[in-house]
Amino acid sequence: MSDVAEAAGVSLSTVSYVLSGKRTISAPTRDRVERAIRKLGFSPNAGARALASRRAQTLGLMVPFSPDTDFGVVMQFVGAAVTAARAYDYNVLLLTHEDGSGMQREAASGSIDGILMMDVENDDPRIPILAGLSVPGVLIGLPNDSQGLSCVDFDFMQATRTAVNHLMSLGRRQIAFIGSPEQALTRRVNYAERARRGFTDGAIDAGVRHVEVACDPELDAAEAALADIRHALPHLDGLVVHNEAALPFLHAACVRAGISIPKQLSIVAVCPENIAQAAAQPWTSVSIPADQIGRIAVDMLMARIEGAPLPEQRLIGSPLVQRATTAPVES
Amino acid sequence: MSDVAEAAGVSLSTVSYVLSGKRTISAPTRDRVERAIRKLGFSPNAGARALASRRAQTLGLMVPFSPDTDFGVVMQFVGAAVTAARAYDYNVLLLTHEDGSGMQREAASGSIDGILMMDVENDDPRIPILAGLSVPGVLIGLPNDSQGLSCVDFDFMQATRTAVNHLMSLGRRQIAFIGSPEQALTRRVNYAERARRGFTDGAIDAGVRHVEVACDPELDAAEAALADIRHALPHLDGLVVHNEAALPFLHAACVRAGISIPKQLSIVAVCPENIAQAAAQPWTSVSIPADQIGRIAVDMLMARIEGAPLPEQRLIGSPLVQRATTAPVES
DNA sequence: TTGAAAGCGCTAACAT
DNA sequence: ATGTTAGCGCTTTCAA
Repeated sequence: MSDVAEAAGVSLSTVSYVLSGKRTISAPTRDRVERAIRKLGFSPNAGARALASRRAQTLGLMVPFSPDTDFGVVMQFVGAAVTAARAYDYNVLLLTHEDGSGMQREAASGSIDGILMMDVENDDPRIPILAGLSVPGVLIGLPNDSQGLSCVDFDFMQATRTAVNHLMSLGRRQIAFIGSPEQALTRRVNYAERARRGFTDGAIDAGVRHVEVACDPELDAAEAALADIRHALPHLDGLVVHNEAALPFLHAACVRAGISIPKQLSIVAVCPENIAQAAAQPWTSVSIPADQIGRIAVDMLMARIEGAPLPEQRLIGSPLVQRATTAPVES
Repeated sequence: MSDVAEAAGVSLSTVSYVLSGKRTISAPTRDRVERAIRKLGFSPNAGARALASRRAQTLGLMVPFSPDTDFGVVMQFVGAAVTAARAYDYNVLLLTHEDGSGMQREAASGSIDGILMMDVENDDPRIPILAGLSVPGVLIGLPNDSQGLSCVDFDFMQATRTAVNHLMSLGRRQIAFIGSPEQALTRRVNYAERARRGFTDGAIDAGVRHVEVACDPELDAAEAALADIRHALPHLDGLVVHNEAALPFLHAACVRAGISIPKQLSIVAVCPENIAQAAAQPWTSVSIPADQIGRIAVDMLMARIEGAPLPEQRLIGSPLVQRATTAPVES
């Protein structure tokens, strides 16, 4: 940095202030400094900066590795978080989910200035650990008790409710909900339940016949689920599916059963955007806006790092996008 | 650190040497220091250490975000890399695939001591950039010209060859290969081709009739592929599938066509372990040992960071695991 | 086997 | 609007 200062004919601190923007610098001076920086190919040393400023310019990101996580969605979050962090000139350090001691160590050593925790469970053991840390944290997911915590999550209730409303507006009157397999429902995570509740509440409010079932991601399971539903609802004409993995099998099951989509049966999926789009018959869907959620999580975390004491819970909604699997009832 | 030194009645440098192990310390001294460290809850400052030692104790990891990547496998690599790095007391910083400037900046600022590049393409534009950096890099994947580079990859040829040998040992004599969809084949990545070649070479060496096709991940496509193959090979009795996404549809297609697995048709999948295991009829498979590859990549990178000048290419093989989809021909 | 002390390359308070 | 300078908390050479 002193080379740059010399080349630009200014003091060391001026270079520093040009870099940080924490002081107003006259245009010509800034110009000479920036020119010198480029000419010398100068790049500030991260360690020195961290030492002097007590800021690592780095966020810790806890990613889940459990076998039943949807890594496609996880990676979308990760990408969004990295991009958003970069906009603040921050880097992202990987922390593994299981490892509560990891975040403690990195926070204590000053390697990270804040923590983003994905895949938060109802009673997540990491939450008390996080609370004891010297750095702020933002949760992606909604624990049971979110008192005083900063949380962001997808609004699953809104999603399935929106799906129901869409089916209603198309004239559908016997609708069913196909949710995650039991495995996921019995997990310590509450979004599956929130999704189901949005559907049920919506159906009750609309005063239509409805039923809810679970489904494993296999052709046989899909056919069985479909049969069950049609047994309960002989005139089934609408379906909301919150089960990404079962989607293709469900479609195949309908085709095999001679059910025409969207005419006879209209289906709304709650699933990642790319999956909805990639299908041979693209799904009308409400998609998790992972990008947006990741960006908001980083924004919240940055605000807390800058000192804002804003614990808050934010549920992010998403619009329904009509594609090929829904259509109005034909008279 | 000086607090620790005082509490232990030693000098500051002794504490440092206890921490780094770069000097022999007498047992009682070490003991007092370690006790003091624990009592004071001391944790060394990463920035200061990086500044003084010119080591960030951090690896950069470039993860791919293209829509056609298998994020499950990616996450396995990521997890293995983080775990392996931790064994060296190293952290992992996320770099996005697209961003060649990212690795330049992080390397120049001393934020990372080495780079792990996933999903390397035939003529990857990042390779020349990496070569110009001040830090070493290890590629996961095999570019066209790997001269002077450190690379690790799964041995796809060995995998499909092993699959063929297994089918041969079971008495199968008309075998087919189902590979990735065209989309992936036309990509700038060569593993799909290596997988196909392993199959073809193996079949030729064994002197049996064989055919190779591609397949999209849909039921219709799977049924079409199966029909094509049976047209060419009327007595088809063995299948090697290197197409994870199409696997469930292929199985459904066989069932619908009245083909019994494994008796009439034995199938070997080249796919991630968890997918092979999770199927209702678990696949006999050769699996990408993502854990092992990730670990080896980190080992190689650490060796180069420590100064070893060992550019080398390593292909990691994997054993075939027999499950429910292969069995001997019945006389 | 241990200690003393000179940096590592920045930031930010204090000057001017 | 810019300059001076005292650290930030370690590592490592040089000495003992």
